[in-house]
Amino acid sequence: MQAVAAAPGKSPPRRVGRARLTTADSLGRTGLDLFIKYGFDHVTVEDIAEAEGIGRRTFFRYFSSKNDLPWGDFDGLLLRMRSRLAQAPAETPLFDALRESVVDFNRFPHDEVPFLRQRMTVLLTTPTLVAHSALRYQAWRRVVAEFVAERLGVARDSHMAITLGQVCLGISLSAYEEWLVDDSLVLADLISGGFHDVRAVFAY
Amino acid sequence: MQAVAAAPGKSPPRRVGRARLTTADSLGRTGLDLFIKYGFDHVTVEDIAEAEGIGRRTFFRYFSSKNDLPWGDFDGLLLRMRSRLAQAPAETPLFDALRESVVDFNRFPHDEVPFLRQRMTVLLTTPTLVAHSALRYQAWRRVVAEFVAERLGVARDSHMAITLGQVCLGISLSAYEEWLVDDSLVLADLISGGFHDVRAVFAY
DNA sequence: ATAGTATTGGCACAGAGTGTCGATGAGAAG
DNA sequence: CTTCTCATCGACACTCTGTGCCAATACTAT
Repeated sequence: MQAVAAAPGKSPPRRVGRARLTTADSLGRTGLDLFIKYGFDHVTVEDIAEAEGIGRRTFFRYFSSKNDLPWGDFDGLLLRMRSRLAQAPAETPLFDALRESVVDFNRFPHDEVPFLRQRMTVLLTTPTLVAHSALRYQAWRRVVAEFVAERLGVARDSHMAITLGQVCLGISLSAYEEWLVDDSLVLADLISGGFHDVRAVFAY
Repeated sequence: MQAVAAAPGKSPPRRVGRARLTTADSLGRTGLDLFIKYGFDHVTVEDIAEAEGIGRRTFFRYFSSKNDLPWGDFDGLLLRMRSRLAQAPAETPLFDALRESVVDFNRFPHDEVPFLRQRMTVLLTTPTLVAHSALRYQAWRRVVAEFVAERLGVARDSHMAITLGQVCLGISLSAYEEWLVDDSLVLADLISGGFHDVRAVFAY
């Protein structure tokens, strides 16, 4: 199901105990395929477990809920975003630092784009997942807010920091929404354009 | 449980058939009280139904889900927002039209503020409801996007319209977040301040 | 082989949400 | 007053998610 060797730096293969039957990655792809094929609401956890050859109970040891499956390794995404923000030179204005970080965060290798498209289609068009994703977005916004807070020398829960976290997320989501309906658009351009659109309206 | 007479313009009292045992309004307050008292997750639908003196099955005829209860009459809120936007003079710049509309939308009579605070506390601090509310926010953003689209003469699903809907929502939510943690702050000031904060960063 | 250990999966349970259908009760018609 | 009509109610059974518990399994080290 997945021939990829364990990436270096990951947890080393267990030394003792029964070997795992699968991986979160493999299970995630199996589930996502089923969601795309039959629709999220028409696939039960039992269906996914059966397709992967594991028990229903075991499914919940890889993903804490059915809703969590499509996001995959979200903690990795958060690290990715943090690293993009950290790369911004201190002399770059905050607007540009945020814009460039968000744009870079959403750059993916060409061969991963079709998969990203599938994943985001499921995430943004399934009501259950639109709702659940709000919890994930909270964590992403916090990363942005912490960066803003540090840059401006204010508290990480200050109004300014929280607000800019919200705004960056909003710009990202609207870009994705647009991107999903038009194959020919480039995600990075849409995000950058969103930042400039907001500037155009807010600084009339 | 509620001595308020049916508001004019509402559906007239049924002419035939068995009379209703309660109203969505009364049931909503009963549920919200329980949520505040014991926490959303510790209250079952059966608890609410029993407190209201109805059957569990009947609860779902008043609210399509437990998650829907705390929002109450959301369609009314959407109408309220639409009307605020419609009041904006055509010559007002878009930034000010949005800012003033969002601010006005969130003005409430003094005596309703404590109740609003309770409601928003439950909605914004309960993970299940944070997630579910994303579905309600979609509709609110659409109202803003339609206004923007009309103002700018672009499609209602254009990138600009969608983005500004997202940004207005983000500013509102961050204002609420701030408002809930500090009793002394004024919601309207926080929202207006949020608009100006974004402007300050985006138009450096 | 045996001991130790991590993973697995079966079972039972709580709770949300839904379809079905008979019971209820209030106004309307006679 | 009696009967009819019909919206509302609630009981029952069912699916599905998510969780606690615990014994079976399978791998490594000694």
